Amino acid sequence: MRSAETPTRPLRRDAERNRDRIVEAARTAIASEGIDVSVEEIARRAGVGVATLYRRFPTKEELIDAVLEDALGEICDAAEEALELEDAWAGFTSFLERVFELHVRNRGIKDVVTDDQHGHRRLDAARAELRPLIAEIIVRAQSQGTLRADFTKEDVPMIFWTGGRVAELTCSVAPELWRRYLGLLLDGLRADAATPLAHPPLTNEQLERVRRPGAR
Amino acid sequence: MRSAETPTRPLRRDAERNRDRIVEAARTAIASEGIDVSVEEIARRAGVGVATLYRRFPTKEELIDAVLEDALGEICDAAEEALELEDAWAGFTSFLERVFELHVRNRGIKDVVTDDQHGHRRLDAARAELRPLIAEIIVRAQSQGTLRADFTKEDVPMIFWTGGRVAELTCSVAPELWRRYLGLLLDGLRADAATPLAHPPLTNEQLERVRRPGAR
DNA sequence: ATGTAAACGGAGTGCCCCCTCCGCTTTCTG
DNA sequence: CAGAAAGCGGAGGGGGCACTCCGTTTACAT
Repeated sequence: MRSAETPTRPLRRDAERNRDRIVEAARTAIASEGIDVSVEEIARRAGVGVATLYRRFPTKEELIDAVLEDALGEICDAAEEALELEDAWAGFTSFLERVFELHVRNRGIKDVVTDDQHGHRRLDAARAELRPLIAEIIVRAQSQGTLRADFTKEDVPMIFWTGGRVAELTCSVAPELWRRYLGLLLDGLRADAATPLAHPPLTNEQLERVRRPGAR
Repeated sequence: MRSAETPTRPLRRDAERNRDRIVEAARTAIASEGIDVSVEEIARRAGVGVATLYRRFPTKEELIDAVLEDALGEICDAAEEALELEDAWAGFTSFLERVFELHVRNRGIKDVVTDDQHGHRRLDAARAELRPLIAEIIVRAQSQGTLRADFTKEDVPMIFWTGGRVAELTCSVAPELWRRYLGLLLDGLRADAATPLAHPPLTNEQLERVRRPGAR
C-alpha cells in the first residue's frame, strides 16, 4: 500500500528520524491549525530547519500528501470494519460516524476528502482502495431495504463535505455537534423517509472536476 | 437600516460615483473569485486606484461589510416572502432554496453567514432583523405539524454552513446540486421522519463563539 | 474666474510565506 | 580512524498581499 521503494541507499539514521519527526509535526500542526500552517511552523515543531524539511519533501504539498495518506488509511479501516457489521444500516452509519470523528480529531482531514488539490499518485491509490468499499457499504444497506434507493456512492463526498464543515467549524466549541447534523441527515437517508429528489447525483467526471478545480 | 449619517459634508460628486463603483466591483469580484480577491483586483475592476478605495473604506474588511450587508438584506427579503406563503412547510423550504440560490449567485455570501470575522456593527443590525423572521418560519411550520419538533433556529446556521459548502464547491460544475442535498436533508426534517437526535442544538453563546473564533 | 479643500492614482513599504543556497556537522564505510 | 558523502540549519531571494505617501487633478463656493 505504501509507495514503491526505489532501490536507492536507505536514509541515514538521523535523516530517518527527522523525517518521522517532520511528518508527525505536520500531522499535529495541521490538525490544530489547519492546512494553512506555515512550513516554518511545522519545522519548528519538528525541531529541524526548513531546509531539512525541504530536502525530504520537495514541496509543501508533498508533505501534506504524506500526512493525508495516513488519514485516508484510517478511513479505509473504518470502511472495512463497517462491512463486518451484520446490520448494513449500522455499518453505514458507523462508517460515517468514524469519518466525522476523524474530522474532529484532525481538522486537516477535510482537505483530503474535499480539495483534491493535494491529490498526488499515492493519494489516488488510497482513494481507489476506498471507493469499492464505500460502494459495498451502500448497496448492502440498500439491499436490506434500509438505505434509500436513490442514494449513490457519488453522494458520499457530499456528506463528507457538509459534515466536515460542521465538524471543522464547531470542533472547538461543541465538538460533537456533528452528531446532531448526522442525525438529521440520516433521518433523510432512510428508505422510508425518501421523497423524489430534484437533482441527479454528480457523475464521476463531475466529482473529479470538483476535486481538481485547477486541472484543465 | 443603513448606518447613521454623520452630519459631515456630503461626498463630492466624483467621490460618490467612485464609492458606488467600488462596492459594485467588490460585489462582482467576490461573487466570482471569493472573499480572497485582492484589493488591487477590486480597484482595477472599479477603474480606480487602490488609494481611492482606501480613502472610502479604511480597511478591506469594511468594504466587504458593505457588500455583505446587501447580501444579508436579500436573505431578509427571502424570509419575509417565505412568511407570506400559507403553507408553512412551503415557506420553510422556499426560504432555504432562496438562500442557496443566493449562495450560487454570489459565492461570497457563505462568508457572511458563516465566518463572522467580518461582522461589524451594521452587519449585526441586519442579523438582528433576520433572527426573529427565521424563528417565525420555524415555529409556524412546527405548529402546522410538518417540521420536526426538535428542530431549532440555532440549527439554521448549520444548514447554511453545509448547504453553502455544497453550493460553493459545485457551483461551477453542477450549480444545482445543492437541490439534491437539500432534498435529502429536508426528508430528514419532516416531522414524520424524526428520530431522536444524539446531540442538542448549539446555544446562542456557542453560536457566537463559532462565528467569532478570534473574540476572547 | 479662481482659490482651496477634497479626491485622485500609482509607486512604495512592510510583512508573511514558500522555497533555495551554502558553509558547517554527522554518519557511514573500509 | 579517516575520508567522503549525506545531512543539517539559518540567512536570504522572490513574490504577493494589505495598506500608505504624496505630488497632481478635480469639483465646488464665492
